[in-house]
Amino acid sequence: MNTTTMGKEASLDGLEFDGDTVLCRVCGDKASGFHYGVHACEGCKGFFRRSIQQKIQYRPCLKNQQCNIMRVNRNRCQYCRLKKCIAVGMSRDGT
Amino acid sequence: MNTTTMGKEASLDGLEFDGDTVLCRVCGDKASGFHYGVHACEGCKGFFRRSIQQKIQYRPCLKNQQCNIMRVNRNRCQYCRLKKCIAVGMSRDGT
DNA sequence: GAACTAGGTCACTAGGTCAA
DNA sequence: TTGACCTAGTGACCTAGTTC
Repeated sequence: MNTTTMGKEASLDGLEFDGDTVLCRVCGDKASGFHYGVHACEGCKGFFRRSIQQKIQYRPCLKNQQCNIMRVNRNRCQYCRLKKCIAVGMSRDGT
Repeated sequence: MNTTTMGKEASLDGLEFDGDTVLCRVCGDKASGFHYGVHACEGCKGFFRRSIQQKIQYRPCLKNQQCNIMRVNRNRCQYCRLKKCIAVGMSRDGT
């Protein structure tokens, strides 16, 4: 998963700290805690919960299914957001 | 099923040891001791204690009341968890 | 004294709520 | 549909009491 995310300022993928704030592994927003197995923000927590509760099937990504999920655009593509949630390890059993 | 636990690691039902660790008879997690009459983990111990203290009536299982209780999903169905606690022999006076 | 467990504590999170 | 906020339930840890 978190393959060296090229320089940047530390990429959300590999990092979970920004100073002393824990960041959401999905979108990089401030994490509100450890949810479903990963540090996540309220938004991604709720999004993932809804996704598994209702077994939602999101409309496929219109681009290349590789949308870069960030706080500001996380609601742009549900398909890729859920994909990212799973990729970073979110699961019902908080594995 | 019972009987020969065929290879596997020996079904939680009949076994209490996994190597040299005693396992919780309810969920298979690591037991923290002998509680209410059976080897149980801190989680199931606390769950059972609360259940008998407050005489809680859990909402009936939405499935077939035969949920397979395991460490990762033990919080999924309280009804079946308590059922399992009783089934394996937990009781207030640690009979 | 050591070894043990019933019951208490409380930081933490899953899931619910509902205004936006 | 989202996500900030809320609450009830969970479980790791602690303490008091019991037994050897």
